[in-house]
Amino acid sequence: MLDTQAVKAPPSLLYMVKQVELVVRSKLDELVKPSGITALQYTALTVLQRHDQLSAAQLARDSFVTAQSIADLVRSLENRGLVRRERNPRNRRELLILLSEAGRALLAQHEGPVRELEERMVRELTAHQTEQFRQALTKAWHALS
Amino acid sequence: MLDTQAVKAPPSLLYMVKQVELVVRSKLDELVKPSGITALQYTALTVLQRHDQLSAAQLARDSFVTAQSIADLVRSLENRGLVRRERNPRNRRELLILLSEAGRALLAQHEGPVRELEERMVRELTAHQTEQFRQALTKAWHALS
DNA sequence: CAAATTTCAGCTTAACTGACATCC
DNA sequence: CGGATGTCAGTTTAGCTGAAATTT
Repeated sequence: MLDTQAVKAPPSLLYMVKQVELVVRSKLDELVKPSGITALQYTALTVLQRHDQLSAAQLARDSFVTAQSIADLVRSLENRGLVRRERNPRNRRELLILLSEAGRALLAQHEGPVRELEERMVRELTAHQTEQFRQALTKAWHALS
Repeated sequence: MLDTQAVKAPPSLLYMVKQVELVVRSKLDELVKPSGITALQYTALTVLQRHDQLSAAQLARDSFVTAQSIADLVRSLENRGLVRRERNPRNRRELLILLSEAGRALLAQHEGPVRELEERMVRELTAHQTEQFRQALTKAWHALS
């Protein structure tokens, strides 16, 4: 029994990641709620902003959920007119998801506040430390994927 | 229109945090599934390991969920014999949650594999970078809470 | 035929809101 | 009495599995 009177261990990195994600999602939910969407739906829109013309199956893999689960989310976005879907001319079974004008407008509307949230998150970090933080997150993601 | 032909923006830090948390939870779920618990329940146990004698209300605030939600989780842990609850002698309305021997055993059983998962997450980082990563996460959490 | 994508149907579970009793 | 805490009841929603149709 080496650690009978050990000092309390610090929270694990795994736990810290979870805690940061929890508070981020909570703040993001508050931000986008007035637009009638959830943080989850908003995040899906930002993914489409970076990678347009994704299929639902690709989006599902990116989000660690099943294709059936993502289908509900996409249908909801489609019903709100934020995305539309088109057959991939090169592969008729695939439905590509595209941002609509309304979807782009919604993203533009939240761009400022979301950037402010991110700036708030790193306000105690220098520019260099923020860049190191980004790289650490990227490397962590790669190492586990 | 300054960015008519802008290069594709990198994923936001907010998004990176989410992605890392997603893959962490997925791997953690795999690890603890054989014990018949979820990553969520395991995480609650580790919180109790660091801060024993917490009330359900305190646990709920820590997890950004309502007291009603945490109650189900605690009851489930209690039914499995992983925690027990005792009246706070100094405050009869409070029920303190305590790890049982079975709960400690379960934590001990997963300690190694979970530490390996964490080491895998930071395997591309030096010890110094890992420490910086921890501090960045801590500061991010403080700045948003 | 095997694999990938989409969709339909039903289910489970994790969260929520609302209401209420108890206690400090 | 106001503010916490815990609990009961009911609801919603996000995710799942299973099965089928279509296409490559």
